[in-house]
Amino acid sequence: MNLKELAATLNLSQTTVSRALNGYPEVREETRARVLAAAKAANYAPNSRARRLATGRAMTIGHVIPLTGRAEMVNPIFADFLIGAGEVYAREGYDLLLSMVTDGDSEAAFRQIAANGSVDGVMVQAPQITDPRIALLQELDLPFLVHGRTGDAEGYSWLDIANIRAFRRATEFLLDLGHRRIALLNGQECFDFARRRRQGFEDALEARGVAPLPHLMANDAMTEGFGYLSASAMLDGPEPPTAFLASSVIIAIGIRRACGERGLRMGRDISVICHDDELSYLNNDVGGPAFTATRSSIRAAGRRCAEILIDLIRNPEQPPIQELWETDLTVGRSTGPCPAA
Amino acid sequence: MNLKELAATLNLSQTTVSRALNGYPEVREETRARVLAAAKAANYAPNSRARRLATGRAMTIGHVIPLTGRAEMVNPIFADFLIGAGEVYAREGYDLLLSMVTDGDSEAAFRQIAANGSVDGVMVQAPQITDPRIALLQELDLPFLVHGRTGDAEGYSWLDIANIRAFRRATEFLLDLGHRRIALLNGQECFDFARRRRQGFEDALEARGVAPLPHLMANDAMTEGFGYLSASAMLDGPEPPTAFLASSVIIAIGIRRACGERGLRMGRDISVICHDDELSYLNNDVGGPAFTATRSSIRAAGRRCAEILIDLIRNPEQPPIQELWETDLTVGRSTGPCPAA
DNA sequence: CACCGATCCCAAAGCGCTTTGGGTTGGCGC
DNA sequence: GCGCCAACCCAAAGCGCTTTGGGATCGGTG
Repeated sequence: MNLKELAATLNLSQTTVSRALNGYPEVREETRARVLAAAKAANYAPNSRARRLATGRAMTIGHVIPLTGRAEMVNPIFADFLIGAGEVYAREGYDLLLSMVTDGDSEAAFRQIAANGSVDGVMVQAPQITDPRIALLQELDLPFLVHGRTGDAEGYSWLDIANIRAFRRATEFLLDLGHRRIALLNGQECFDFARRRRQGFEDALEARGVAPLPHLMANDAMTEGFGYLSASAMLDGPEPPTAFLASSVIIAIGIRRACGERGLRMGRDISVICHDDELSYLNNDVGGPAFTATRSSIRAAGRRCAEILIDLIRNPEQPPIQELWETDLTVGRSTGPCPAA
Repeated sequence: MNLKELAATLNLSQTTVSRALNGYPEVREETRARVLAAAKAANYAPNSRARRLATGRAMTIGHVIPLTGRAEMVNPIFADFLIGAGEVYAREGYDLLLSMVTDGDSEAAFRQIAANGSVDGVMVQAPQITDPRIALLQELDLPFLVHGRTGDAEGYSWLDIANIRAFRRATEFLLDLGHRRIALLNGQECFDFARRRRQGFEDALEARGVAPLPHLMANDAMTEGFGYLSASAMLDGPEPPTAFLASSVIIAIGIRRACGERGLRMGRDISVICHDDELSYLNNDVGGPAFTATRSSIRAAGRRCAEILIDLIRNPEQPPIQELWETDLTVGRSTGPCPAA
């Protein structure tokens, strides 16, 4: 069933039927009702391909996920982000186009997307310190929103959390408990967020005159295995840490495993703080907060990012929108005073 | 830049340019080369909206993710599945359209998708015991592939793992170690896979004349919190289990936490087996397999599912394709002989 | 009564591509 | 020289929708 046929059965023109369906005022309410009823009865829905061609709008937003060779670090994070964003897209009538591109083909992918007009805008996640995507998208004149930020963070729209403050605060929390040998298990430092987190960590140490210990700092894809191996090595090595600061709950779970194997009780023998993205399947609050954590809902971020991006698409001429979210600090059972040496 | 303009600069007709670009034989190789060069120089890519309308193919595959109110149980799983499928789609020139629908709107969503022709086929994940989606998609005559299966599993295409055998095998493994009080922490039993897993578990017990203990069986969304809470309650209750069988690594991580808090060492005081989907960020092999586990790569499943679905779309008249994958059993450090009572 | 502005509706022109159904050329066999 | 087949190329007709630019109709006004 297409518009033409539907119009024929109604003895109306395509124009009128189209207008009736799309809520234009030039059609009598009685006629509109008749059209809507017929459309529903015939199970008619306008062909989206035709509509997109005619309107010039794709009504689609692209999420381009770079698959970095060895580990898809965004993986656990991006699922919840996607769900949040997807809720908003659905509500606003946008489709979500997901592209996986192997790292390096990223530029070609964006050019392709821009040239063939399959999306109205794109979401950029996990920007790296020097990230060519932003300049490229500006050049291509494609609306985009960055989750995170990088460079001077000016001239484009982004939503980010206050990583530096979050990690400074977390570090101070540990310092206040008397910890001095604090380990940082961070995400890969090619990413802007990881750099900021380290900076927050180092700022706090420096403010208290505590020297950061290179052998207690590691960064890599935020997997459970990374947390486990790094924590194991540090705990078994010389000058083991009395506390850990981790960039993700997943890393913290690896740390917990390493501690468990060594008979160390979290919150007593060893302290752990992590950043909690509030992943749905790793809820930190069940049974009272397990980890002391800085937290910010990644799903809420996804929702808000989607809203902003849609706004950007609808009003292309507005100035950049930038939002910085503060994190909460939840005190859980994983931290305690530094045991006397 | 569009086809018309490109054709004009080349002094060729749109027809010829289109054919040259799409690899049709009616055009001289020299001409084709000239066209390709010009297209590249002008950074031309055919407008996908127009192409889709003209060809009648959407070149898009839909993944419809139901958001069940309280917990998006597929969440941790579906991300890796998506990545696997996405790789194949990208390779084959298909786009991936992701729809989040709140449970219950599912039927309307499928009807909409079918009527407006935005996808050529859909992927169905996590089928429930009685799942209306399959009959609906058959009625709508939309190609689809089910990851998992349900009902009589006939008349439609699916790819599934041998859940019954996997869980029977895992249970036997524990029985062979002398365990008799084995707990099952399963996914929600509205899902077919969870029912099959329980059946495998019960089959193994029955074959050895061991009665299943209702107070040692629980099922819910497969979160860390569920694993933690259930395991805690069982361990603190009467007749505590000596071993756990869990439907997901994530549940097992919760069990590990509960054990850790109680000073129970996995593999010695308590045994844990789980099913491992080989989630990228929860690699069980780092530092030697932590959990004894039945395993099957969810990402590989995503890849294969995508291949099958594309095959189904390209050859609609073929008989259903059905694949059953066996799982591996990896012995890790989380299991050991049942401690003497 | 002529005129005018609302109100309701329509025919037809795109949107940018693919594809049908030829047309033109040149070379070859007879 | 004629006919015929390849090899190349083209004009134009869609694909199914939106949107432009009017054309009727009708009640109210001066």
